[in-house]
Amino acid sequence: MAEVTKDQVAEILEHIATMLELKGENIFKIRAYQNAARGIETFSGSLAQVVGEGKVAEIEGVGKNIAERITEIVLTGNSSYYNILKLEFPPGIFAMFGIVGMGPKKIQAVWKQLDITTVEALEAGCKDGRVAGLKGFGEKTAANILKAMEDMKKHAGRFRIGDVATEAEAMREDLRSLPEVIRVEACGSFRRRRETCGDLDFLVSTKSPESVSEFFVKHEMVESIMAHGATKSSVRLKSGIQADLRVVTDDQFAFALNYFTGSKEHNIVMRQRALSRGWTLNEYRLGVDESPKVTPQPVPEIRDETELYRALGLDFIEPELRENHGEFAAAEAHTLPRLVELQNLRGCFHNHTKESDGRNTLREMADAARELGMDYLGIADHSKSSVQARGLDEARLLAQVAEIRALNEEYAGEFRIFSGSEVDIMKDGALDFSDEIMAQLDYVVASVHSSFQLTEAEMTARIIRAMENKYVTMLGHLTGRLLLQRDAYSVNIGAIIDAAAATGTIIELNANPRRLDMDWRHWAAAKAKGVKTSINPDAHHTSQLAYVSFGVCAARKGWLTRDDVVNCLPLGKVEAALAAKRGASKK
DNA sequence: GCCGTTTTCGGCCCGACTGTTTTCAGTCG
Repeated sequence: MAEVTKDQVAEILEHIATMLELKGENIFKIRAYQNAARGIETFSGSLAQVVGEGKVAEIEGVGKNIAERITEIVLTGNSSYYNILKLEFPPGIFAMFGIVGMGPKKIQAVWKQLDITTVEALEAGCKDGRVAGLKGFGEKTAANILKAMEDMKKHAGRFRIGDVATEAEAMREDLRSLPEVIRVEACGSFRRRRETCGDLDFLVSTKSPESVSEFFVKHEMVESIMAHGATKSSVRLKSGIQADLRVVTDDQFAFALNYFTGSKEHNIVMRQRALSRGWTLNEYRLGVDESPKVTPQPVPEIRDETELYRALGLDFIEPELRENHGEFAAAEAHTLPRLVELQNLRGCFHNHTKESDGRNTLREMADAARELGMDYLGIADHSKSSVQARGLDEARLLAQVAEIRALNEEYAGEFRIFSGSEVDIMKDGALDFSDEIMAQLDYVVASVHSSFQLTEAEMTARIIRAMENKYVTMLGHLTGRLLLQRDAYSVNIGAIIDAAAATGTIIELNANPRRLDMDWRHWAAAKAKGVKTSINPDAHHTSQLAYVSFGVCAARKGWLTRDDVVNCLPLGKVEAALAAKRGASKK
């Protein structure tokens, strides 16, 4: 039996909470299951181990009862409580939660009173007037449900950060340009630089809330207005993403900025820290708790986030780290890392040219890199097995190496192209080029482009075998995921990280916003084992070299510093990082 | 259902908007 992951356990607990909501259970019992799910998600140890030691209840938010449920899930892969609970509900009912405006109470109403148990039946019920006739519903509610269903079909799910960043930054700058606006920021998951965003949250401080809200809902990027109040408005932008605007006074801005940046999990800890000092924290202020459990200290004056964190005994926490993944302990101990920044990058590897499936020539790519201020550029076109990408065979590869040498002569040391290849990892872990060929390159990126359906054990062994080759400098897009499109293939990431540490192989952070692979959640573990990364744009066009900025965001979310990133090294030093594995290996 | 430097009982984050009401429930973030 495959090992049950934390995410799977958390998902079952969340689903139990949802069902308890539908049953109209005690809200705090529901919250207990949700808290336990969060506790499992952020728990850093091994579930199998705590189950074995009978210490499940030591996980935050997990008590005696839920510990029993978790133990059963981990041991059997199943929960009898969950299974019995599920029998009480028609299976189609849960999809209704995806409709904006439909919560547990409304779903229960249409189910119990109209026997509506699917999204399709709900649509029919809205159209024939039955839904509007229910107590607490009305014509407007029925129409809104129909509209929300349409939106759901049209804009299912989330948006990649790369697809909304331009729009978010344009709106932020347009708001900033208003004379009545004092401070402005795009908050939420966008400010935390998550790989995908469900919506955009704009925050503004001003003395004229109405005029700013008016400007926002009438902006040319707005497709439709969903809500429009004095301090809170919601719109659908033309790209399809929902955008919210909150308007506050300037003395509220720091609190609102913190609150709306989140994450929710981060905010909960912030509030708890305030309470433990006899204060309450909300999106508007830090105030004295009405019924404090400790003797309250005087409330300090706070103008920005740095002062807010300081008041709560913390160093400033960068937005990317606000996921309750250990940032509080580090901020308290003054051990937060100085995160890598875009301007630390001196070049990048893993880029394509027209020779394989890129759009530009070697020279055009090099010129574009120089314009971005890079000191070097690594080329890694596909190898011969990637026929679909016009992969290079040995002869074409060696011709490219010669062309790169000639170009480097021209640059006379002021800029350098490194010759590499994105070599396919074959099904059995063999490489698409021989050692003799790879030895003539400056570096090799090894990637999986085929046979995605292997079992986790087979895929892991395949990749590790490739990493054991001393010419494999770095591993390309580790999991093969395409965000919102294709899931990662099965691979034991922990084992790959261990192998990277053992063999001295760099793990790429593929910065293409469709990939962002390896995922930011794994970098802390890799860093702890001394594994280095290279932030690579996987550019197929000169314009895509700028993707490195998304990679830097992911690296920052993974707590990485410039020392963890080989392409922060300047020319003269980066060569040694590329050659280290070849030199160290006796093979 | 979880949790506890006064607690093993009595709390658990809470404010804005919408629609259906005529003072509030439901939903969302």
